[in-house]
Amino acid sequence: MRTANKHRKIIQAAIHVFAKKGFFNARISDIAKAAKVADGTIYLYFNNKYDILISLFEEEITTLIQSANDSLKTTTDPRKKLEIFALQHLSLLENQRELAEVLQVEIRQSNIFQNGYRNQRFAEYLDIISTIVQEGQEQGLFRIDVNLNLMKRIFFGALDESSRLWILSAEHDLSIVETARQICDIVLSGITRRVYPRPVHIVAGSMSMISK
Amino acid sequence: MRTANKHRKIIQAAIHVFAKKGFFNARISDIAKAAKVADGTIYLYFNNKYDILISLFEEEITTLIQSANDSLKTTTDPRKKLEIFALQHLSLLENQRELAEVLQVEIRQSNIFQNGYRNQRFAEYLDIISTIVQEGQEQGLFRIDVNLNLMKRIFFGALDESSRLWILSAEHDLSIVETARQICDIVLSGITRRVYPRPVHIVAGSMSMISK
Amino acid sequence: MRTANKHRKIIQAAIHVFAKKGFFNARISDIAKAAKVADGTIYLYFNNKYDILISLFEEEITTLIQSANDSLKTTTDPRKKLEIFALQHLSLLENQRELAEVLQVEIRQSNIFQNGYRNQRFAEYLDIISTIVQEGQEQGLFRIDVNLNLMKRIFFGALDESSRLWILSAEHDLSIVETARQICDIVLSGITRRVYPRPVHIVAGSMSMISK
Amino acid sequence: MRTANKHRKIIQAAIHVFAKKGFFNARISDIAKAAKVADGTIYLYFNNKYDILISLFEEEITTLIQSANDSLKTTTDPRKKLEIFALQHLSLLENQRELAEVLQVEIRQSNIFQNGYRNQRFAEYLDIISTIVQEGQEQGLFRIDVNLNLMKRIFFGALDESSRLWILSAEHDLSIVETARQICDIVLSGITRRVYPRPVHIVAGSMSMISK
DNA sequence: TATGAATGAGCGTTCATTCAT
DNA sequence: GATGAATGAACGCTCATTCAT
Repeated sequence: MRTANKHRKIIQAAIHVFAKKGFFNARISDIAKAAKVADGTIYLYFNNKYDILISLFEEEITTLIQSANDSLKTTTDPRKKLEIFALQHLSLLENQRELAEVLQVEIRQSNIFQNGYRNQRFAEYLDIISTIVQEGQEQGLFRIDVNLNLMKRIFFGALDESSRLWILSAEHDLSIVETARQICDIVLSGITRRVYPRPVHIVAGSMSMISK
Repeated sequence: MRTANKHRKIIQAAIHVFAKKGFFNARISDIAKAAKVADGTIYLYFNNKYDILISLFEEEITTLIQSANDSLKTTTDPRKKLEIFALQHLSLLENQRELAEVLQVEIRQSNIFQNGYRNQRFAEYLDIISTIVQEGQEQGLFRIDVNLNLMKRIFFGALDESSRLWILSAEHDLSIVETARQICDIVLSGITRRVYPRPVHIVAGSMSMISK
Repeated sequence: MRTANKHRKIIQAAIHVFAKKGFFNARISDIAKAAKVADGTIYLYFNNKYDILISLFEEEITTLIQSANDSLKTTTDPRKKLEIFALQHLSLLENQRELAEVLQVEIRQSNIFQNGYRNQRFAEYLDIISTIVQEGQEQGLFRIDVNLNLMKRIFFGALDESSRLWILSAEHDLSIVETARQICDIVLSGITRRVYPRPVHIVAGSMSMISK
Repeated sequence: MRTANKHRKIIQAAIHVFAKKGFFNARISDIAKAAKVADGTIYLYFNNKYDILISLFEEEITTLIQSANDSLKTTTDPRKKLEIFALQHLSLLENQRELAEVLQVEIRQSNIFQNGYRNQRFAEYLDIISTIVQEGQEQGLFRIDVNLNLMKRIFFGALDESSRLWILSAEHDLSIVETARQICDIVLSGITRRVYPRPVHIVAGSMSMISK
């Protein structure tokens, strides 16, 4: 058929152009040229420029959600799951760098919200984290005094901001795997130095600073 | 004096307008109107629209850095310092909501980097975190197997993403203070449930929050 | 046959669409959809959009001319003929409302002339009027001091502008028949040759025939 | 002042361009160039292209109404008034040819109505005619069995269509004055109240149609 | 300094027309 | 012949920036 995967080609081109120039600086003709398509053709597949951004987001994040859910089936250990999730999230930086940049920077601009678009898919993505944490709580592995909504933000924020570091650094002193590992390590066990090596029986100390 | 006032008025107006419409959707005339100044007057104080954004960022973040450094002088405890930093950062949401939105969303767009601007001030702001963590390490309070560059990103990312949650939520189930406390708690001690209660003689008070 | 049918279908669709949206606001795809034909198919029967308008006009006005000429054969009285012509012209409003609108509004735009099209058929249509008037003059019924070219315009203009009234009015206080009658009444009274000089001294009374 | 009469200049330029190319074929840049103004300047004075057309119409027709009302004050004879009106209307062809063309062709396209614009000013202009006729009726000069709404259309239609003849003809066998005179002659003869019944022996048959 | 009218480059979008199937 | 996906020139409109006052 003629249509082939024009829709896909345009999305891919848009990822490329948005990553390079940003949504507002990107011109439709840039995307058209990158997709090897006429300007007008884009409007056969999308309503307007903004619709490209939304569609791009919806489709890619849906893929990520699916992919994450698949990977998470390989284990029942919530701690392991968090690591898998972190690793997959950061791996996007290596495998689909431009998509990672677009998702991180463009999609989460206020503009995407300002235009009345409710970011349902992104919420679903974040909920993968809270679901894992909840499982950990139910299995008695995680503290239950942590707000789940906050927790997913903390974990995702750590991943996201670390991505930014990775993107901005020309050479990376930490690999994706090591970055994921450290993030999980910290979130799971914190950065406070234990006085005694953690035994089977954990004994922590000096929480004074976080109490009033 | 007149000059300084007008410069300030324009920055304030820009914060208001950028927060409401976003940088790209904001018009110079919007800012001029909000600043009660003629369009042309803006160009007596700024080179171009983009320069307003940069100046806004430079000045506001400088204030934040100064303010943070001042507050941090009140203690030498790195754990306390992290808490102070977190609290100040999140407090922006209540005290200068629009500035918080602009800094979070607009400033960190890739565009600001794409245009060749090196975000030195933001790096300084993040370095406050790593400096604190380093102090903690030197004092033997924090683990030393944590990459400082990564650590500052993790902490900032957690704060930043939590801010987003706060901004997007109409009603807040967690206060600024409680949010800051939980973030610090997690980063400092992790979310893993301890098998045995931590030694009471260390910090009794803090246990209430993490035990059942 | 198939061909002729499709040509006709497209013309009919064009009448419908042009009447509704106007020539310039009408899209080829609108016409194609109304004709239940593919966009490209239209170009098998017409050279371009403008050609549809011209063809539409040529064909419809030819039909009108033919139809008028047929009807006019039923009498030799020029006064009766004018009445027949007027009635047929206005009847279009009831029988083919959309065609009437297109002919009135679109066809007579200057654009149709600006594009170099010489409106021969329309001239023929108008000439039916002048021919009738000429006959009336030759039969000694009509004044001969009236310019024929002007006369046909006056009569047609009266009909045409009355059509506009009829089209714009939601409810019609005058029927088609009554409208035609009044127009003919006025124009005929105006051009009818008087046997006797008109009375210089106006005296009221004896208006039985023209008053209610 | 800087603004000067830019509004006026643009209207004048629009009259020129619309007359030459038609509304739809006219480009904003054409008008801007003709007005010796930048494209964007037009949007300081008008909301959009269509608004230029409407404004043009409103202003010009208002002037015509004013001008007509002024001229009509010079006499109380309704017959004379009709002549004055006709003469002024047709004189536009000589004095402001392009305006005449625009008013005739562009303004009265259905599009101007289709867009929800109610042509109040044009109605006022037409009402000048019906007011005159009504005066004639009240003075016993004109027949009273003529629908006023129809009458104004007949008279205006005759003028309007005659204008078209005049515009289309390269050389004019009838002057403006003579055209106005003949139109008035015919219409006046048609609507003038007769003192004596018309001679029956001339054309009895024709009366059936105009008498009850 | 301050103004705000004027500028004009730039771009999103439309749609008549083409042409491979 | 018929289709309708694809094309790309064209244009209305915006808005950052300038500059005469």
